[in-house]
Amino acid sequence: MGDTAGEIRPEDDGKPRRVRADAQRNLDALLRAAMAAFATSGVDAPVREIAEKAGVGIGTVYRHFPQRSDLIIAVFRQEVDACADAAPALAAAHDPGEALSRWMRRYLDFIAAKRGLAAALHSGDPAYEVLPSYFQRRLVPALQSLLDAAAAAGVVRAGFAATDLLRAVAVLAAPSQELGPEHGRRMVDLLLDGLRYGAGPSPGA
Amino acid sequence: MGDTAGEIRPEDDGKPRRVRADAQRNLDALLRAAMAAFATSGVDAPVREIAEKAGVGIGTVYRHFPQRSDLIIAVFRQEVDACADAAPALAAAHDPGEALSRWMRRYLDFIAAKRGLAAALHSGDPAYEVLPSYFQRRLVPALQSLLDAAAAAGVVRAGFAATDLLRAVAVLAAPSQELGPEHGRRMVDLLLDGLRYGAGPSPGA
DNA sequence: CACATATACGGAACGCTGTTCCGTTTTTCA
DNA sequence: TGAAAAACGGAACAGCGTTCCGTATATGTG
Repeated sequence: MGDTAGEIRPEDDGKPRRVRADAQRNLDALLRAAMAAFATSGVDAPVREIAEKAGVGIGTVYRHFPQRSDLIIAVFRQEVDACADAAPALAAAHDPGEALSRWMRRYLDFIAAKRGLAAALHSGDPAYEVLPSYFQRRLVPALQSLLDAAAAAGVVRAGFAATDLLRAVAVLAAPSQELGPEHGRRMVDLLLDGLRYGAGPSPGA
Repeated sequence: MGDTAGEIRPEDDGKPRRVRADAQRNLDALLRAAMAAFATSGVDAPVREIAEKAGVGIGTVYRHFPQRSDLIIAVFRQEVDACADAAPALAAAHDPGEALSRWMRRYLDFIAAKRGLAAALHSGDPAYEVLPSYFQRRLVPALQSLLDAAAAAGVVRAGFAATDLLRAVAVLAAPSQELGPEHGRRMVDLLLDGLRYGAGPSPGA
């Protein structure tokens, strides 16, 4: 689903050559290695370390990602996509209320994991300016669909904006670093209970 | 007032020699140069650049500030002190209501200027862990005294915690980067109007 | 006043970054 | 099968924070 930088197929024109197989393979390996490195050592993980993990030279890294920030952005987008794509999957596997609360926890984990990136985000580097809009564009519709389904099922109040909920969880997740991982979960549950408060028991009536 | 790293006088013991005059002079020059450099180029300003601005060798910088973060911290504390010390000065020069609103704007400017540092603060580097507590220790009493005086004069509701107000302004100042400097000022004024809402017109009656 | 020494200074040098460059290798397509 | 296009690898460069140590200087004393 998401337009991750990982998939490049010749939908551009008919004439030019196909993307070389080794190039695609290295790109995938790089994204995997970078994701692992960022999870382990944070976003400050050296490019050389990532290249080595991927079994690739430094030059190859910079061929695919001209700047270090491009690699960070690519990994970020990939994980945003994974989080967004979890919404329809959960909606198909559970009832609307359960799908909503499961996705909220999934989102909370994502936010907690990306804590280190938040610092880079607010560093003023213009390279990261594209991230917030991508974040919104992918995650707002994902949550909104769950929210609407839950409202239609009558387990949640209608008319609540996904944007506000996303922002609230992101803000509430910040102190959960110092206060333990329990705190964030409690706050999310509290928010969901708040949504349930004004809900009517049956949709059609 | 504040225990800035800039003043070192032999209150420790009686025996050892006095602090050398050139050492003190260089320390002052370094703090001034660092403050200017951070204001111009942000907290990422190179140590060498600061040393040059101060007319000093790199070795001298590291003699006074073993780590780059120590220099940042020293400047930060100095500016926190300046902001805190503005409270009694404003209280002496204006009536309680005016003193309070003037200090809030002073504090807003401080927060807006230290935006770049905020990123470093949340980077997880343990060197900066001491800063928030210093921030609280100096600024909370400063604001609380203004708040109490204004409440006693009846221009502001009583019983509002300085901590909450400080945090609120800090959070509200963040979007004011993108929304223009007007935004932060409007939000601060709004907060102050909120404080005025429940106030009684005269203190003794 | 001159001297001895604790103290501070300066900047070359080290190791680590991100990034560039280009000779070499590999893949693709005719 | 063979040329040309594409991608690879890693040495090399510039800039960073930090360390180290020979040199200069301020301080208290004989």
